[in-house]
Amino acid sequence: MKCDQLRTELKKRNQRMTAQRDIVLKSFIEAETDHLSADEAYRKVMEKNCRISKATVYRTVELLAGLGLLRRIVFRDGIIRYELVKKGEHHHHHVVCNRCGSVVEFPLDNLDDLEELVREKTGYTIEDHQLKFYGLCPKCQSEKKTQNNRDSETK
Amino acid sequence: MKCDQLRTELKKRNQRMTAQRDIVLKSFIEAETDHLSADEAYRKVMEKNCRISKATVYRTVELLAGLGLLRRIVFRDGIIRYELVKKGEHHHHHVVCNRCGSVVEFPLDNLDDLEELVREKTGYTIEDHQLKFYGLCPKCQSEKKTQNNRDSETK
DNA sequence: CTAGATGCAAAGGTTTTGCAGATTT
DNA sequence: AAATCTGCAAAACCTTTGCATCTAG
Repeated sequence: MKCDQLRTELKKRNQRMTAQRDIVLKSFIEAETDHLSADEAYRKVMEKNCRISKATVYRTVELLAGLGLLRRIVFRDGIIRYELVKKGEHHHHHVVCNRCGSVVEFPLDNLDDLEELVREKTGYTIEDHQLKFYGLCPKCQSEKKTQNNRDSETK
Repeated sequence: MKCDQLRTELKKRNQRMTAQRDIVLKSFIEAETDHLSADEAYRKVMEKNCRISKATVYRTVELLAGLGLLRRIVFRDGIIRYELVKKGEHHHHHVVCNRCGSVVEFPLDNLDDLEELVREKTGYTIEDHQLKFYGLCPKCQSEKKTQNNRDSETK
């Protein structure tokens, strides 16, 4: 279980397991493929009538990211979101709708050979990479189409 | 010249060429491969003792991005930065140092075939993509090494 | 002349911080 | 008991907005 992993990682650093940390972590487990910002995580926690302060949630998500339990994901809107790091998960990338902001994951082999090429060419040692695709989701494609039709009728 | 392009794009939309817009655009031309946030652009402008209000700079960078003269770039820190769009430029990606935040560009063929694959699998029509590599720049690699050595001597 | 742009200051929204009191180990 | 964590409220940030004034076309 994730909570055990959290407990272990905390112990390594002489940090403590608390009810709040457990609750925040669980909110990401429940969010599944949703990518929550610190603020969204806070709201989710509040909905379950768990009273945690906003400051604690903000502190906790960064803690969890530092421990390797969450991964920071940032799209073009600049909002810092987090997703659960799953052990043994396939590498995946993100496809984002420019209109409604919906996100789907896209599994793809690691671009390891590319990382090696980048290291050779730039001298940077590469720890990881993120690939994002931006476009229109199926729903927004059809909505846009009907809207365009309306527009041309009006003219 | 870029300013002509700006003038043309503005005219198309019945918008006006102003001294402020010229100055902001120039600050990105001078920044070269630096990626400036709106706030950094504002400071750069101030240094040249051009008095433009912050609000105007913020409005202008978004305007320029909308006109296709700047491109939004967002790294993991969530800060929205902008880079100049160069005509006929090779597609490039970004390599970011996790320690000092330095950024270098990495030319690479477009991943167009990948975009097509993503469209087939997800149903999203893809407009563009961004690939970022995160790691350590050469300078930080050596600094980290000497720091580690110091640490082990202390023990 | 007049639609559009700017500057200012105020408002809005998000994230961080200091510190007293509560909790974990 | 001691070190760590939490909650609260204030502070710090960053960005946007409303509106009077100015200006490009």
